[in-house]
Amino acid sequence: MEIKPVKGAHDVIRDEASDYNRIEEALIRIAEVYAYEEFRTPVLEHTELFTRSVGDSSDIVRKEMYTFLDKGGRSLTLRPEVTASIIRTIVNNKLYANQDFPIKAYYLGPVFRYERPQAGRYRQFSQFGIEAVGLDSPLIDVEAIALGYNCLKALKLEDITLKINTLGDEESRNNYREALRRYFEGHITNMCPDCQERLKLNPLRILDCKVESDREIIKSAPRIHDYLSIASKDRFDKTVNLLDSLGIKFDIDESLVRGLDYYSEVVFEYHFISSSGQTLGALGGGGHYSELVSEIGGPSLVGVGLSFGVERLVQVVASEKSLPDYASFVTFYVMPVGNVELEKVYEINEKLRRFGYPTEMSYEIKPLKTLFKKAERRNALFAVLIGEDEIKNDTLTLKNLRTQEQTTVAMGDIERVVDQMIYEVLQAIDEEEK
RNA sequence: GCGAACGUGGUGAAGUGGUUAACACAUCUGGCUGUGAACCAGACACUCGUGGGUUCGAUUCCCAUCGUUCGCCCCA
Repeated sequence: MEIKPVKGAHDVIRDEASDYNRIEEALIRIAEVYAYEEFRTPVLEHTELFTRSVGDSSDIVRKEMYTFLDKGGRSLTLRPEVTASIIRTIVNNKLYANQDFPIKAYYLGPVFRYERPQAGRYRQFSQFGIEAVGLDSPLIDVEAIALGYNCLKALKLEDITLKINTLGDEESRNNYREALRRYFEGHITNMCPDCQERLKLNPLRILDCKVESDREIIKSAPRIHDYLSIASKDRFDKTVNLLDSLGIKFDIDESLVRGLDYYSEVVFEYHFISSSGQTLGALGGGGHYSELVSEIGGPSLVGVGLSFGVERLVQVVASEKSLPDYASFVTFYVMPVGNVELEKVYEINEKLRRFGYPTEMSYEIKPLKTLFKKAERRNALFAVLIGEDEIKNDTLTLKNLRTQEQTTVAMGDIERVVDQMIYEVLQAIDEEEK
């Protein structure tokens, strides 16, 4: 029986792997432009980290975590998100000790959620994200939003909708939650079973419900904006105004609540409207949190975070063709010709590689017809033909596969000649692309 | 967790209750012993996802199961 990948996991190979690389590099570059530093944390964490941070009432904790007991009887979980791990590291390493805020971290790596796979949804997927911890200011909230915005810009994605909302501070939310509870209690018997459950656990989640008949009821529910404290209202106004003056377009969406319990104040999501109409859900999202650091055992510090789903970005970039195609290539394809000694050919191949040029050779003697096909498949710039004559005369025959020009070069001159030739070829390719 | 569609070579994809399962692309071999993208001739399905049932006979019909894809929920 053939062994297949685990459901919801996926292999990324060849050209797709280079797509991932390019996109990840672009994201990292933006994070570094904003002066964030990379944090790498383990994929495995104590389950408690997530029950305490992401929250018992969230779907993620309730039904989507890969949780198991290790041989020592500890309950461990494959991380379903990485914010909690970043905060844990900050707390464990007391990075807050020197009071130099904000602490800025970016991360990139796999996360795991046990869900039904579908378009743009995997059980193991990659998240790229940032956290800025310790500075309580709308400036840093806006920075996170702007950073995400510029990530999408860097990937040349147009048609992005930025949705933002505020959940207010604890006081606002408590008042609002109570108001919602009072309102929905009158309607709950007419609502879907999920909402009945949500009312008990976290009435804010009801706002996110997509059931048609429930939406009618939700329409006239109390609004967060009527329950905001002065401070929260002021903070949100500042956030919105700053976004405006930065020229970042957004829609205020009062139904945006997000599925992780730790958020407060501003929350946001980036949505992409594809030309083909396919929806992938949010490409990324994030928000501000005020209790998370102390819940994980640190001092009372606030933070703001943002994360993107790398698979979704790759998928959107591919379907929109927003980045130019990139084909991998080798500079040289080395061909043993006639009855040459393969060992001699390999020595030359090795030498070319030591010069630092991507080089592949045919490790067997094959008809030239076949070898040229292989060279073409690898997008080789030059064929390097090595037969008995070349070995005897200590030369190489180089064929430019684009122009068909062929020259014989003395081994001693190789490095110099080849540098020049490669330069010319790359110039020519550039020209063509324009 | 709920709902739908689909599972035939490396890939794309026809097809049928009956003995050789189309076609195309890719690959390999030769025509062509050191110069290829063309052409010609060959090669390539010991389980038609897996298990069971109906039948004289099943890749085809039925059931189950697994898997893939898509939708709901939720999110990235």
